Amino acid sequence: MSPRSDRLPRPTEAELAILTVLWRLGRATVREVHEDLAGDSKVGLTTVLKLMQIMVDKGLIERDTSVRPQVFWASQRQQQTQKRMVRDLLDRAFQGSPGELVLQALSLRRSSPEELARIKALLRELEGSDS
Amino acid sequence: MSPRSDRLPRPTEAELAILTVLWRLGRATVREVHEDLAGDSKVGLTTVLKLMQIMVDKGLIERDTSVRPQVFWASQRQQQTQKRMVRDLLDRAFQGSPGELVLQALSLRRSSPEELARIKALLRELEGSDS
DNA sequence: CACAAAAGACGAAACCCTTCGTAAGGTTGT
DNA sequence: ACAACCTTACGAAGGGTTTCGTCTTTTGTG
Repeated sequence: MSPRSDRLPRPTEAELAILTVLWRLGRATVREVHEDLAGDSKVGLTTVLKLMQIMVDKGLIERDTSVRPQVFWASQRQQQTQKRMVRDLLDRAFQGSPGELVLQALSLRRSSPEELARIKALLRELEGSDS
Repeated sequence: MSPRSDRLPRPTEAELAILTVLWRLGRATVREVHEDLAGDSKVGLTTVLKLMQIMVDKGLIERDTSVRPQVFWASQRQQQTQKRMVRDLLDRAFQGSPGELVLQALSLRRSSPEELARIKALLRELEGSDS
């Protein structure tokens, strides 16, 4: 019965857009996802539905078919999916060494002071645990 | 004649593998790229050639057809392409805020002390220039 | 209950990526 | 010059993603 959170596939671009909406809304119907998405794109309602049906098959999202309209939600937390995508990028484009990626990310856009503080804390932790 | 660094498309997975070889070798023939790639994959020589022909069309690489065999090289530096890919991931999966991406990357794999030092230096710079 | 409106399932088209087979063109050694 | 080999171009198959139209099922209302 458990939808097997083994190894979910990496979401495609359109799938990621839907997941982002679901992470924000928590639980939502197809119509709600479509309306939330409508600002950015002009995809039809049945397109979103079809995508979400595929995503259910892939295990990316889950749904409750006992209510109508059906309610969907992401099967993994945003952080989990983000971690997976960072790892993929790391392996494919940075040969596994995170340093350059971090530098690119930091210099690309301004981080909030809170984020900078968290990063510094993590750096201290990484150095402290070293050897 | 102008080098036209306009807006190169994001390289696909197979294309990125070829680019990685070219960044390491500098200039290379199809055969050299194929042999360098052979350790990882078992794609045929003509497959690599076809990919590289497509990449020339897309502007990802360039070639000198006056020599035989033809010589290819990447049209952008690795750092440029990496920056583009980080920005794409940032926009698509992190809603543009780099903090979480940095945290994920740092905690995913151990960075070398040199990299950590560079990151800390950049952090100090970012904080210093703040307001 | 009957009918209209909403929701859902599904097939198929259009597009891109990756792969390779095949054929044409070029080079080299004898 | 000729044969054998290397290089290059190209078409097309196979697979995945995204899109939508259409048909069926369910729900709500007089």
